[in-house]
Amino acid sequence: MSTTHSSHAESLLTPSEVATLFRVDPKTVTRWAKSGKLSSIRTLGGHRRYRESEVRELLDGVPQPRTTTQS
Amino acid sequence: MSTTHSSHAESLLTPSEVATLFRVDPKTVTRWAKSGKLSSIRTLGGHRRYRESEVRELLDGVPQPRTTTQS
DNA sequence: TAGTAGTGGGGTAATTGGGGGT
DNA sequence: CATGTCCCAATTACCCCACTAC
Repeated sequence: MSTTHSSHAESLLTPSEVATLFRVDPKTVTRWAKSGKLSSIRTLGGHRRYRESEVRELLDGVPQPRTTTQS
Repeated sequence: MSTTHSSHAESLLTPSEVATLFRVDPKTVTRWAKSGKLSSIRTLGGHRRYRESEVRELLDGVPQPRTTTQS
């Protein structure tokens, strides 16, 4: 049952990881989240976690491929 | 590790399971339980188990309005 | 009974959040 | 308007060892 549900069993990235991928400061990633440009999930402590799939889409500019390489 | 007990409908998650979902360290989940941010059930040996339903609620929280397919 | 992995407890360094200024 | 940096407070991550779970 492939479910197109919300957030479950999904790979999450830390602010620093996202910042590294985009080559920006972690604070910048935080601003993106505040601005609503990037969706985020908060830990119970208030820290943010970002969806790897969403980040990769933004980096690649296209929806996440299935089998990578080749098409 | 997680063996599906066929009995009750209530499924419990181990600290590492919850930690994986939130992308945090298992110790962090323990702190959440100590702080009362997350209810926990103790095994007879003192280890904690967490309710999957509660974890899912916390993970979803209030789903952020997604931009859907709109530009 | 033994062995491996996970967990609890404590303590310390690194990361993050928030506001403010460049 | 967007990004990087400094401040401080809170949260989180990694270190140890002893005990539980399977």
